[in-house]
Amino acid sequence: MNKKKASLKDIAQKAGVSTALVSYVLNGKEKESRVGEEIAARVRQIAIDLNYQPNYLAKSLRSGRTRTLGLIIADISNPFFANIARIVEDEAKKNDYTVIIGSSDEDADKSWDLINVLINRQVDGFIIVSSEHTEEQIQYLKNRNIAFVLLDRYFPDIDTDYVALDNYQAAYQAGMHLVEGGYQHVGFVAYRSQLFHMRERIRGYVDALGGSEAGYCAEWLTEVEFTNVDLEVRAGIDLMLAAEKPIDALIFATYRLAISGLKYINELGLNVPDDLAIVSFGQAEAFDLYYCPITYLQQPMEALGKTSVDVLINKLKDPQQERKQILMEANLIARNSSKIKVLVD
Amino acid sequence: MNKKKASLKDIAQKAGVSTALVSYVLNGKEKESRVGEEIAARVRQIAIDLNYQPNYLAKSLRSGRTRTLGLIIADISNPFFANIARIVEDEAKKNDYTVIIGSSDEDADKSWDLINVLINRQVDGFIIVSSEHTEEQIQYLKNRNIAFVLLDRYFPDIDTDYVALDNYQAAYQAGMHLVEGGYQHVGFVAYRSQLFHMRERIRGYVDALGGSEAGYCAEWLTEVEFTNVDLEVRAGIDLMLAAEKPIDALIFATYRLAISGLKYINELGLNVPDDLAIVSFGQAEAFDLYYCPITYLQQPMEALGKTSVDVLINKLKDPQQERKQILMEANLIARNSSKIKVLVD
DNA sequence: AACGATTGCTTAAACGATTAAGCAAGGGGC
DNA sequence: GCCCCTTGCTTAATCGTTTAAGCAATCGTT
Repeated sequence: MNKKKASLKDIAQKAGVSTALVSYVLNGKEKESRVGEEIAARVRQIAIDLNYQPNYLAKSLRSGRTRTLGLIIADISNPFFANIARIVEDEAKKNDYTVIIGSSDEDADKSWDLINVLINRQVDGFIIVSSEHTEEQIQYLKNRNIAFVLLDRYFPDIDTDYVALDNYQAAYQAGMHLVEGGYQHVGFVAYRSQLFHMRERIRGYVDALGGSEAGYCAEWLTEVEFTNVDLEVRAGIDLMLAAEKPIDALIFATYRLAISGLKYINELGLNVPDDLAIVSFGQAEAFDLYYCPITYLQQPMEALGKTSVDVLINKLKDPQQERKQILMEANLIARNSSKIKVLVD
Repeated sequence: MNKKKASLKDIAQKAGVSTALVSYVLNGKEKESRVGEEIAARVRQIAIDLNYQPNYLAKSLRSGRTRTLGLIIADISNPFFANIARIVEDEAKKNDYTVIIGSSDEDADKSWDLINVLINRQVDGFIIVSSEHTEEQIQYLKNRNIAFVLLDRYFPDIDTDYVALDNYQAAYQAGMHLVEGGYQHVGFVAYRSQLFHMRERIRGYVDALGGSEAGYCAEWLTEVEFTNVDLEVRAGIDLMLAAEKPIDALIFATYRLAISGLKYINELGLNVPDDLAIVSFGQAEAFDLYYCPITYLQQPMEALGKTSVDVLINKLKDPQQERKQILMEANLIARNSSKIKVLVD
């Protein structure tokens, strides 16, 4: 009981050979290194007997590679990120990589901390869901030649690998779906953020309404702070309902916003979709459970997660890889919350 | 651009001293090691200039400690575990530890794999939410003298540290709440599992109904497989509704079961709580959003997560620590889904 | 003036692996 | 019999740190 871990040295001693030979055998380099068959067999057996497990620290120190990836997300307790994390974990494991996850809380400082901690832990590369104002960090990684791929969000002005959603088309699709369903006054709740994916969602929504000249009205757009979601969502919904042309439909730009908004809509006693139709980005059990199932933009989570890992690992294998900039399409799942409007004449 | 990382050696060379001295200075051991003030200042400045970041691999290899904890949970994409993971991550970071999370899918083999991978990665200790049939793994960790603490679930027959819920009292409380609310035929949906926490929940429920002699009826208990939740939950609910004494209230033993069950209850067109009152373990946004807010047993997530980290870290500091076996109480949050039954005479 | 104590630094081993280079013995060809 | 090639192994450096031990030089005491 309580045996210390066996090292190469222990095996070497027991077999009466050098550690080098043991290393060759256990790494399957017996052929190249001309190790005798008998001694190789003996070494292998002793390794099994001693339950030898290589020390990754030593391996990594020597090789300069840890087979570890850093995954930086906003918050692991958010279902969207938790799902992504799970997919990334699984895909990484398939390739013999381990993942270390860090939550940035959409905070640039925390994100810096995480990046530094993970660099010190010698991760081989990063998968990053960028927060606002982290352009500098991305540039730093580029300059230091550290491998990374941006996931779900990217900066159009910085040339990087990324795997993300085509947010413009997704939002456009959501808007058109409501417009075609007969809704005239479609609101949109977004985060107040300069992040490109958020701007794209807003742009897609505005374009779907035909722009300012046609159907879009500035009062219908609410932008809320990350740090004060519940209160600002309430205020925004109040405003949009009290607008000159009150909204009859509402799109939420993220899952969190939708949860917050739907709670308030329940409180107000509004009926979905008769009083207010709803479409949301993201998917979640909560949407299925709602009395009126929520129409949502299904994101290709599996593909996003897997692809980001694959892109990163390929880059680690061959740093000269050409840039991979991948956009995926969201899939609108239409349900009762946005059913075709019955016109009351 | 693309500077290689600076090592102690680089600093030493630039300062014209030995690496040992640099190490002393940067670790604040100048006093004990009698390093001159001037040279210390110079070394520190050079470290800053070169943006020196210590290599954790080397540190860890030398010290035998990685300041990394392994967290094994069933599934990071399950909100309960995602929440726990976030709390553990934060508490670990406060203590300068990094966490590596692994999902076992309630599968003993995957759990073994994770434990081995993490041991090879030299984690200092484990926080484990045990799956069924993993007693052997726990015993293995004990025998190898590897630090760990069980979280949320534990084995009464194995003497270990643990931090968990008092599941008996929680389930008893849920049962009594419904009984006192006038519900006579209370059903219970649990996992078919020998895991102690699940048996305790069932025991608490049965006792609340007064046991078999009094109010409890065996037809009201449904146990479903981890691997086939949706189908078996449906079948179970069908049976409980078709029983000789059909249920008028239902307790779900976990969040996942509740989500699955509520979907079906919606499909059946049953009204909560008039046709069927509901109480569930766990908390989730979905419960708030339901047309009739769901009564739930609020688990002290924050305390569970933090305490488990603290117990583990204390054990790492002083392996002779006495056993910590901590049970916490759940808090029943009563809402409309279990409101006092209006008797129809 | 001689001795021990203190100060300020260096040397070198160690953690556990990988791997280029080297060495000795045996075999084959001429 | 000599040379070279192959076979089968070892030696030793290396990755970046920590830390016990050692070594000069200076200081204070008597």
